[in-house]
Amino acid sequence: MNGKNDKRPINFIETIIEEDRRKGKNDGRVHTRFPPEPNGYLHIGHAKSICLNFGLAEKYGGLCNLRFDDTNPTKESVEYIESIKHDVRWLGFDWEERLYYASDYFEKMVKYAEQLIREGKAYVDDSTADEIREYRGTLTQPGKESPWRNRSIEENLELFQRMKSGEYPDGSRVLRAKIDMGSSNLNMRDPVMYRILHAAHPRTGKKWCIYPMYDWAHGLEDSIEKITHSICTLEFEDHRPLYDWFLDQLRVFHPRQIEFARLNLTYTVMSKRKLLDLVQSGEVQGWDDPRMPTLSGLRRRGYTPSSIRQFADRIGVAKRDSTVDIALLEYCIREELNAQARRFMAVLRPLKVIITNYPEGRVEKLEAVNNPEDPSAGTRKIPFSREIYIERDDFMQDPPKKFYRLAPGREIRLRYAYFITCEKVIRNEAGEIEALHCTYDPATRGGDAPDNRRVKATLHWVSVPHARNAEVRLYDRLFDVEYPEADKSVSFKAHLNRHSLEVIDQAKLEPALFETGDERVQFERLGYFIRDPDSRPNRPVYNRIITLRDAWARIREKQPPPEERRVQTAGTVRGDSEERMNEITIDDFRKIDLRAGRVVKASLVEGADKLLSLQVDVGEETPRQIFAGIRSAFPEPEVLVGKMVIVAVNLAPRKMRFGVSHGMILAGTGEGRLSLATFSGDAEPGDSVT
RNA sequence: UGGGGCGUCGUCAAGCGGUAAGACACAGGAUUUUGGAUCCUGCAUUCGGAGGUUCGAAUCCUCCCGCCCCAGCCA
Repeated sequence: MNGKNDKRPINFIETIIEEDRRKGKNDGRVHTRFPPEPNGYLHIGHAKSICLNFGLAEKYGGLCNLRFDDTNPTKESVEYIESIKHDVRWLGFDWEERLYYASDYFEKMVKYAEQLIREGKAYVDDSTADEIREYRGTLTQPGKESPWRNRSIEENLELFQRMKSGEYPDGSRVLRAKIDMGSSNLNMRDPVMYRILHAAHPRTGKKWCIYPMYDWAHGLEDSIEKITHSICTLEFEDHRPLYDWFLDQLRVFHPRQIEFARLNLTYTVMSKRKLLDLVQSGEVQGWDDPRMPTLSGLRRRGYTPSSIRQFADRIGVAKRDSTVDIALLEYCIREELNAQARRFMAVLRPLKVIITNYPEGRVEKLEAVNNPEDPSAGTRKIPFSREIYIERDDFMQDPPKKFYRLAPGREIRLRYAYFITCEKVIRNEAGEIEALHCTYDPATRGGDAPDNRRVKATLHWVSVPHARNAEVRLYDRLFDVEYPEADKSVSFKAHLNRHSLEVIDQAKLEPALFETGDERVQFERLGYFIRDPDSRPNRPVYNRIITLRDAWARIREKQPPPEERRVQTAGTVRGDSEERMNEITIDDFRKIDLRAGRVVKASLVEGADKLLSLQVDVGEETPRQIFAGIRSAFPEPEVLVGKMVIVAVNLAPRKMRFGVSHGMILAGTGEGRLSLATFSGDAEPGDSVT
């Protein structure tokens, strides 16, 4: 796609292709295909395959077909066919006139099957599915030959003919290849070629009642299309001997199957089954929910095709199982949007600021740069007035050391406008901050101080009378652990990030946003956003594609402000600095809310030698997820299930590599061993412990 | 205890007998009217482990260990 990949080190598939070409195989021709089964929506894992197949064809001056592997009518539909075509096209690939369907070859496949029967290499088996399974043997024991294996060629031909013409019910007979029931490769133990399925096919309707199995069909499809390199995922490696066997027996054009590792991404799941589960259980709002790793989801989220291609290019292709850090995907879209997206100002959680020395009724139009990365994007005018909104997060009454935004008495810059100083905090009866009274320095118009004095922060803002309301949907990662599927004893859904969507319904936008045709924009200091199709003329809806990198957020996490300061207890995972430990006062300690909790689930955390993952019932709706560094004391965590423990419940949730820990278990060390603080008696989960 | 595949930085990933690329992440600094961007700097004396061959091994050999896949009339 981006033609620059010929300089970079090549992957093992390109090595194979180049070797084949050197030897003059297929006259140097390269012809690949992307062969989806139309039984679901495409996701970013498919994008890897699409980019690989189409990319290889392009790199070597070859072709890539789009072929639907529609051999199982019970699971497939035209809806999926259409969505897949749309997604491939959207990704930026063109199959030209080469759109094929396995079902187009059904007639030919039957002819080939009859050829095998005539050569004594296939037979009709009357066994039931259960019998076939039984006779197949196990991983360690060879299979047994079916009693129907040695029928005459004539009888097989006759029976197959009748299977095809619909004389038999579903499941009553199959056509099998006669290979080797003793093979150590299960796929070679007389694999099924055809099964009877009286089902209407999305394309061939009721024409057929027998349908070919993958192993039988796929190689033929590739062969018929004269595919040179048939690229698939690792789990088909075991099938390659069978792929080769069929094509060898038939003496037809023989493509080369090459397997690569499928894509896994942190903080998400990729299997069709699990994605379907999320959709059907209503955890997300559909296949195109912006949190889904589906291409339709990523599209709605605001990812560009080129950013996904860029991602596919960067992750590489190899044979080892791997899970790519989703931060790389995020990096790819930021990189592109940083260069291209125009900047605008929007305030998500407005806090009103009244500039007391600014004349009432006056409005100025201040000039703003549209994209500092791209001078050709030009400038625009932004209205400024006596009352403006700033972000609530940009003000703190009692700021911690590293917070250098607005605070009482402090001066900051309003981007492209003026320096203002906070003079007074206005609170309502409930004591909540309602507005800020500030004064501005007229000499700083545009944002530069003539005396060169400096401010530490520049804030974005929107003029109150000019602000336009909008709905903004803040999306975040779908799961709050890197590997939602790691712990097989817990449903992956237990790790859903409950904050993956936050809807802001009264965000304040600068008016220029209504004049731009740009789909994707940057809201300064917040992130990149895209207009959602749910938008109505007076009610725009924006989706957050991705936040900007946020250095402050990282500082804040490491050094929580005083009011949120957490207390450390035994059982901490890594323990924070001594400095912090020493900061705890008796008052701090009193603030810890200790509750009785019952362990309902306990398991090891893969990849951590000290941690246990616990689900603890503390009397709330759902048990809490708590990670505790007590594995050394409980190498078999199951023994903890049912035990009562003491939990600090009002600690700020702590993000850890494996997930978020909502609380801490009291434990102690002594004599070199660690033990849990527990108790007997009749406390119920949730009871206070003193 | 059958067969197939894979083990190189936190995560991807080059490397194919001549002495460990790159990217993301992370950390530090410069710069900055986005705590953004940009720019520097750092980040595997070591390639799952142990032996062996060799002047020389991540690369070759042997043994061991770990992970993934396979017992659909799914793909």
